[in-house]
Amino acid sequence: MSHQQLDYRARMRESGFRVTPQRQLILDAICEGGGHTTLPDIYARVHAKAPDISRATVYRALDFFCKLGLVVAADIGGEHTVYEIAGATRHHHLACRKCGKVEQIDLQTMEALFVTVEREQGFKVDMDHIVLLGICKRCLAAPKKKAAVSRSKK
Amino acid sequence: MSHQQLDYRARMRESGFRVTPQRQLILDAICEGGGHTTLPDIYARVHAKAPDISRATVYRALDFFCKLGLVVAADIGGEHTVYEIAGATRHHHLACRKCGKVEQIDLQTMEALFVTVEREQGFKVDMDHIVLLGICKRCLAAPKKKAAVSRSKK
DNA sequence: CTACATGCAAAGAGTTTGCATCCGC
DNA sequence: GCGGATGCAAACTCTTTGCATGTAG
Repeated sequence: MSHQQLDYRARMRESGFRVTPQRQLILDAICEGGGHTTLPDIYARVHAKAPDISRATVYRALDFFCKLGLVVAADIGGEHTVYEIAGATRHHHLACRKCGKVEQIDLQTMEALFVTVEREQGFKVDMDHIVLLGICKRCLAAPKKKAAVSRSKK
Repeated sequence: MSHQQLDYRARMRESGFRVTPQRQLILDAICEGGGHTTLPDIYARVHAKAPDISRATVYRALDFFCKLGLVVAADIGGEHTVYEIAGATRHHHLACRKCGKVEQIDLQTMEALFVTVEREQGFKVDMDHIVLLGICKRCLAAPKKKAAVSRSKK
């Protein structure tokens, strides 16, 4: 992981851009997020360590990382876009509506779907991140009927 | 289709709410959208016919229809939430990144995936609308390299 | 006639941008 | 020292809300 950090730094500099403490913190925050970090999340984490960092910087850094390909953004159809470190690309998530836990889908399972779709409909699916919402094993077992993560307003 | 309209009217009134010309127009606009209508889209359509309708009314009507279950909203992870008439629920889309065309995925194909995921990981997927992005048959065949529907800002 | 709906405008929330200053390299 | 990066605040966009008025039932 640490040598990857160096790789990032190199990549930024090679492209003629700079490695700043803010960018490092933001990158760290994404790492710590563990796979599905939203902007408010990142900002909170970063702001805790460096209160002077502005939201604008976070937005700009995120945009920057995405353009460089260090980070991938996925709008999974929820509240916010989620960001995560690239390199682990092409993996898909299962997010539990109740407990919010995120797990990965077996890659082969998804790829099989893509292949089927391409074979049957000639459509080439091109998504690195898909998030399927549902109920995880544990919550299915649990009898509790907590409403939890509904996205309704009122 | 026309008797369905009557059904909608009945359903609204039964619930103690009113059938207004605005709501009818908005519902029509969603129908015309043919499966994946966004708010700006709906507003434009409605506004063309009745310039006095405000965005607030569209938002409120959409919310109202969703609560009544007449319309389903799906945030497919794009620019806007898409709305469509309920009843055709549980179907999934393939949206082409190039031409923007939307087609449906064979339902069985998706259901098969859900079953697999549940069997292998104990996770029960619970999504009525999934949109997979990629390149459609026609665009794959076409040699043109139009950038098209990219969501990049600058 | 009453209560729900609507329009307008103001308020919010989230994101982007202009500009002077700062600081990697 | 130069040019990219940052912070701040203002600007923008999208969505929600308060209130007086309109209207379906």
